[in-house]
Amino acid sequence: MSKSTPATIEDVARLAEVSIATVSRAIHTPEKVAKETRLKVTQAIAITGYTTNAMARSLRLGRSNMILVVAPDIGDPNFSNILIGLENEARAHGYGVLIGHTQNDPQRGLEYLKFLNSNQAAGMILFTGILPFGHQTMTARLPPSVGVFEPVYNGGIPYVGVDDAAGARKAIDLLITEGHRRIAFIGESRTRLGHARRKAGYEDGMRAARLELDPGLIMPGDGTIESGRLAVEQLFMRDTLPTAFMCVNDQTAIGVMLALTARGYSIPGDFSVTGFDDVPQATFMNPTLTTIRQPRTAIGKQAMALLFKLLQDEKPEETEILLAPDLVVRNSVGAPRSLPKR
Amino acid sequence: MSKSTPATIEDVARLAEVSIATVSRAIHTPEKVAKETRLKVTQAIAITGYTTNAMARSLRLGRSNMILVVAPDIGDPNFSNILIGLENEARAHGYGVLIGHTQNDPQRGLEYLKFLNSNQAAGMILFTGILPFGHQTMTARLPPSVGVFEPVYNGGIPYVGVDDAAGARKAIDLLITEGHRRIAFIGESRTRLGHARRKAGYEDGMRAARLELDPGLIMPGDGTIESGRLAVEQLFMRDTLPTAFMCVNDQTAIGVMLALTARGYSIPGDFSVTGFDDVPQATFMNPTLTTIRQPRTAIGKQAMALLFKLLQDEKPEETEILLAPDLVVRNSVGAPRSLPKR
DNA sequence: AGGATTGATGTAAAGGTTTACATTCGGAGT
DNA sequence: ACTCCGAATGTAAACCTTTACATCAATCCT
Repeated sequence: MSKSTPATIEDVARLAEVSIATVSRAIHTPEKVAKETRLKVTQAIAITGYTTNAMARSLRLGRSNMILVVAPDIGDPNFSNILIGLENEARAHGYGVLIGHTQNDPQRGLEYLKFLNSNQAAGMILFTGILPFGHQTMTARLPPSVGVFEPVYNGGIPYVGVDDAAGARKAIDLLITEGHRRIAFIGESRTRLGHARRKAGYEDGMRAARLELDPGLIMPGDGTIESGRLAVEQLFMRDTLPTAFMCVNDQTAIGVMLALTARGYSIPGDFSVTGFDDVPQATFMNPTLTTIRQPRTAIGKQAMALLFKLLQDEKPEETEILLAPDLVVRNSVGAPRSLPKR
Repeated sequence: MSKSTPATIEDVARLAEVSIATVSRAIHTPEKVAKETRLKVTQAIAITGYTTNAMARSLRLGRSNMILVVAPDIGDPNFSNILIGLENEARAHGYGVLIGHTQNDPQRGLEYLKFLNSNQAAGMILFTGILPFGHQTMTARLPPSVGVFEPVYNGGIPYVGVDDAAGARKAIDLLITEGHRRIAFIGESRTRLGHARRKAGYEDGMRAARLELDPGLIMPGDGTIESGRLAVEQLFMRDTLPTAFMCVNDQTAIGVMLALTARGYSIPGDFSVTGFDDVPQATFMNPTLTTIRQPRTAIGKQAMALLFKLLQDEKPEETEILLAPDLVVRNSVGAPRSLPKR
């Protein structure tokens, strides 16, 4: 009667007075076993407290029932909500979700590659724009995978995310409607595809309004608060200032707002600011941040759904699914004032 | 030559012209195989690209090399840094970390319990004050487990975290030194053990300074921004206001600051505010938040180290490891002013 | 009534690994 | 020269499950 060893299928079979095959069938294909037998098995399972050994099952089946979600930074404010969408959808298919945290370290990434290669996950979701496997990326044999939140730069992996260009366009159109003419774009990036698309939306909007695209108003950045701050400092060393800052994401916008506030300017009185993503913090800024909302839970849900299609060998019809973003108007945008003196 | 099926230990053995036992030994106990044989095996592994099938290994060994980290909310700003400490330490022991996200849903928790019972994880770290398994908690057979960040309410599980009482004492002492006499405590909780300890530190500090403990200045709360806001609203419906708000955590403090700012008060001119945790956002508030820093990475590291002790059957000498917190002085605390009129 | 069909169950192999035990071989000790 | 020992390697069982195939009984059809 010792409970030290978990019950196996054999214990259940003995108790129910059937073979282990019948037990397995009673669990996975109940319609193939007689009703009364099924009942006996069910009771025996309840009594023994049996749970099937996932290791043995996966070994036999050659695939696991886990999906690996790889993220460079768990702390990304966008991550948790996307994860919820991913989890719910996975659960609906009887799969569980594991999270791999690479900390942007290729070494770390390689460990997860090993994890995948040892069959411990059936598929992968990439919450990152780059395959995190360093130089082994090209040769890596990957399971079915889907990129999420940011298009995957290397690897030709299907992607589910927001329509970055369309979202950016909404932001720039708002600023132009408010009367702004000199609008800076903060956070240009060559490597982050999603950010590049946001910049393209900005340029489209400017062109559509026949506004001059001043390269001096396009500042590079990596999407961190610090980069937003830095961009403001650099812009203020020039003569020609913008009246509005369109930022590649909310983090950058927060950095911009902090820098402007630190210099004593008022928002939106002196300058207008927009973000992108609508992270929770956007609500707590002063003023609250006008931004573009990502349908995060929906993105997660659709990405996982796509992954399950791939797992069933269906070739996906489209390689990119773009969801529509919403403009969230708060208090960081107003009409421009004549340029403040430095 | 098809690469469709991953190489097994048998492929390696064939290529190296040895038995599979020797291959296994060359990998796990290299000192037991002759140098030249070892070399042949190493080369064969490189050629075949062999990685050991973790399923089969875990099945044979009866335990996995994964640790499950259960968190109710991945988005908690404290989580990611603790996780880094956990991961680094686990890695040093050759273990990987998986994250289970319960979303505070007992149903979800039960799934992870199943995951554990099917041997898919060797141990568990609980980033939560409550065993997340609903009513099955009492009967659950758990693997070696360690609570982290917040003492585990039910279950008698060892715990690694900050010395909450000592930290709270540092905050209250600072406020008293600045001259405050009427100090509110925001975020009283009966269920969250860590928060209860912080309140105990507050009370100790007040008593030590022979200050009156006014029950009217102790406000309940669940540690969310909203609860901080609410507490301020309720306090302002009374006649007697405090000159300082000592908050149970940073989130609460942020809520308090937002509410005070919204009412037009200045911090720390009209009121002083302290937090606890030192989340990243504390730096971005206006004014920046004076708070107690948690040594998060260290907590993670020590918790995982303790778990490995448990895994090796060593009974832990202490059931609680408390780390020393630091006071971080920023700009939300100043000397009290005579009570503002309402 | 006899053969075919169906439904329910059992038998046994396979999946990849680790490891106790067996085997082999060369050399040391007497 | 014989025994004994240790080092290096091989053989085979075990971990737990799923499932193709075999078996068996009962029912159906003509």
